[in-house]
Amino acid sequence: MRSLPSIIHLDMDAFFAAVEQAAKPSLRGKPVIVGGLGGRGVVSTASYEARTFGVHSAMPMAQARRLCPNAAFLTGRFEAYRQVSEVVMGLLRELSPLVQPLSLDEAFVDLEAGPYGPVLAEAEHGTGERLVLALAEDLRADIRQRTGLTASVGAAGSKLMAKIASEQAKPDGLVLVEPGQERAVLGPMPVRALPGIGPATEQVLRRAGLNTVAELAEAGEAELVQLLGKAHGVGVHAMSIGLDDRPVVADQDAKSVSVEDTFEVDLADRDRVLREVEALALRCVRRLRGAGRSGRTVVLKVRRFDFSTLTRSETLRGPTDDETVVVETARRLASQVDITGGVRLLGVGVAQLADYTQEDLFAQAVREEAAAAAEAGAEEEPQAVEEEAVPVRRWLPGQDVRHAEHGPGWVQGSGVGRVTVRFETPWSKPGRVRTFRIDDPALEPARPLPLRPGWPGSEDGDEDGGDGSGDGGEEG
DNA sequence: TCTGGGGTCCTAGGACCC
DNA sequence: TCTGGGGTCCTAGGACCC
Repeated sequence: MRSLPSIIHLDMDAFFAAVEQAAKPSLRGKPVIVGGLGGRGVVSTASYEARTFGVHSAMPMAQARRLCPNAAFLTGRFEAYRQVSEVVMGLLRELSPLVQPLSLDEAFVDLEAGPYGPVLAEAEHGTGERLVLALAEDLRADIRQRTGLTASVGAAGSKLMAKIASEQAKPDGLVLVEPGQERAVLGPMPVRALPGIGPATEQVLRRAGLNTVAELAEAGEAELVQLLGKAHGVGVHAMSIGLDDRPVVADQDAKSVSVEDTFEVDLADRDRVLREVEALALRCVRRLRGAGRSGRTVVLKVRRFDFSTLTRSETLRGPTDDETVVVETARRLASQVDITGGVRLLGVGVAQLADYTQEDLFAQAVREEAAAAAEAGAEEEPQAVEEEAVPVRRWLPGQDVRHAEHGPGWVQGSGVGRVTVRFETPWSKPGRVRTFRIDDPALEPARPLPLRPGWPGSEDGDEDGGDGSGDGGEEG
């Protein structure tokens, strides 16, 4: 804990939905809901306009449609969110090299480790606070100028309080908690305000008569450990009295990589389950290798028809990034689970990651075995050729497209052999809608456009002059 | 039309070793 | 030869976060 509020927490407002509104002029000021659009999807982010209808993150999409039927329902465009995130994180790194991203839209910054650190350290009482406030307001203005999006910032002497402050600042605000005021700020808050206290812990505490943070502080560490277990109890008690020494730590390497899919209809058939597991394992390995990592533990995840979830894992003798090894391990694990009643989700992950792959003799052995088995199998009847899923082009609402004649746009909807596209760009006026046959060869999927000309990440390939005529009116 | 996808951390029991 | 104790690894599950 510090005597200066030199830790800031930045949180973009309704991030995914805000990016969609920035990219799609026709949606500005209107309710926008981003998430899974299938029958089993949930809301990822709702714009503030949609939140007034009661829509919020993690809500089943079906319920969101009932609450707010006139919203725009869009699939996530993570490449676009990543682009914006890089611009924002770049601005944070101008304040300090010590930036700890928590997700695409959230990060801690330690100002003491940056160029303003020495000035802050020297500052008289009061001027340090004023400098932090000025830096934070400049940051928010820069973000708005460079992205058109709003961000909320909390500043405090600890990560805990900075995070709480940014939450209070939402939307589009700035809150600074003066060192010394931690307990006064936290005391009246409901226990749920503390990060790490979710629905289950809240219930435990409520049954013990503890509803506010002040009551947690009063209860004392021993009682909280009794209720919540050692680690959680100690942590919650420390938070309740505003104590938090955790340092801001720059980007850490991922500890696991995983891929999972929920199916529109539960899978009942073992062969189908095994095929899906194989496909997931291949996707998982692709991501693993893309990150230049290898892993030693393969994890299979199964969610059954009744939402009960189980995991099965196997640890190999050494780390691997070999697709055959991961596929065979995952299939073996899957062949051992009871799928009676059906499976709604399958997942494959790799954990215990290492940076390198040792010469993988184990993988070699598995490959040889698989090859031998395949050869043996070939003697018998030829495998039924799987009806190779003719890649039916799926047009998902929100998706970026480009039409040979009409230029860039996005899918507004599709059905009965038709797809509706709105032709507009981040810097255009609200655009017009046109409808095409879903197999119209003039229409193709496209990469997301940058929200502003000249962004990084949008420079690859020929951009065929897509800088959009300038005029860059900057306000959002 | 109930409940995504990608993560992190903690707990607890059993195996195994010294 | 009537029973310790600690450390580490593996596995499974659960809470929580965005």
